[in-house]
Amino acid sequence: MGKAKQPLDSALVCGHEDPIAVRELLTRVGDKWSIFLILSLAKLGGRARFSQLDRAIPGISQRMLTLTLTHLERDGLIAREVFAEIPPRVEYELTALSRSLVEAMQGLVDWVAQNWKQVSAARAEYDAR
Amino acid sequence: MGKAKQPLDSALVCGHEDPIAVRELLTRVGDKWSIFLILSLAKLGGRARFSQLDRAIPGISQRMLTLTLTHLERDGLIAREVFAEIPPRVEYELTALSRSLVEAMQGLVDWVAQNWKQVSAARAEYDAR
DNA sequence: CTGTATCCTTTCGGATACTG
DNA sequence: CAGTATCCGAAAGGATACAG
Repeated sequence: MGKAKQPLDSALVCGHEDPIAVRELLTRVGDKWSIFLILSLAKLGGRARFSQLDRAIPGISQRMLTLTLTHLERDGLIAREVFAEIPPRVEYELTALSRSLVEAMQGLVDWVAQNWKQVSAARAEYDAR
Repeated sequence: MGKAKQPLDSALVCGHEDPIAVRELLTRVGDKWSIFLILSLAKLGGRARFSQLDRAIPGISQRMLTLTLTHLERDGLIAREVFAEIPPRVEYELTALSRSLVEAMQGLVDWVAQNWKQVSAARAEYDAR
């Protein structure tokens, strides 16, 4: 094979392969609503319905919830299942692909949770000058 | 104090402490230009000048480079040093705070680098229906 | 070289009202 | 319950010209 597994060079993202596709996907997986959605779903056991997600993600509008779900489904990150009941029930589930993404997203969120106060302080100091 | 170190619960982000500040910071550190900037800087040894960064980040406009640098400096994630020379020289450096962020950002970028083709395929299939 | 300033188009995203 | 449709203001961001 000649080439072992990718060294995970960030140059792969910053200039090779398909910079535009990669950049666009990064805006998707770096988006706050996508992150909260995926992580909330993970926290809810990997599967939940619309209203559960709505309640689990503070501040999200119905519109953004719907839109984000649609995008993530299109990207293969969420599977959607509709039950023919009244009242309607729809369940969303993480896919194998998104399960592999959870850890990376969690890493970013953890950093924010640990460091946002420091950043706030830095901003206050900057603004004071 | 009385309070030991935070358990890193993602609920901390999704609903407690200061949801708005946390959400806003997440959009900052999840932003593609912030990510490329921090990671490029890391790849360049943690310190680089304006033009180097411009070249290292394909597709970024001068405006976005300047803006992102300003934001990151304000957030305490980048230190800026100006040299009184002609022609002007300005160097940017990662801070202790941003160095702790590199790994988390890299995790997200690595995921994208590894999985973007799968996502592309999922999109194609979705659009075909 | 390292920016700033301005213009202008595109996209984001909340509010609200309506539907099967 | 789980959406869709529409409106509209706000923000993102490229292009371009200019400046210290």
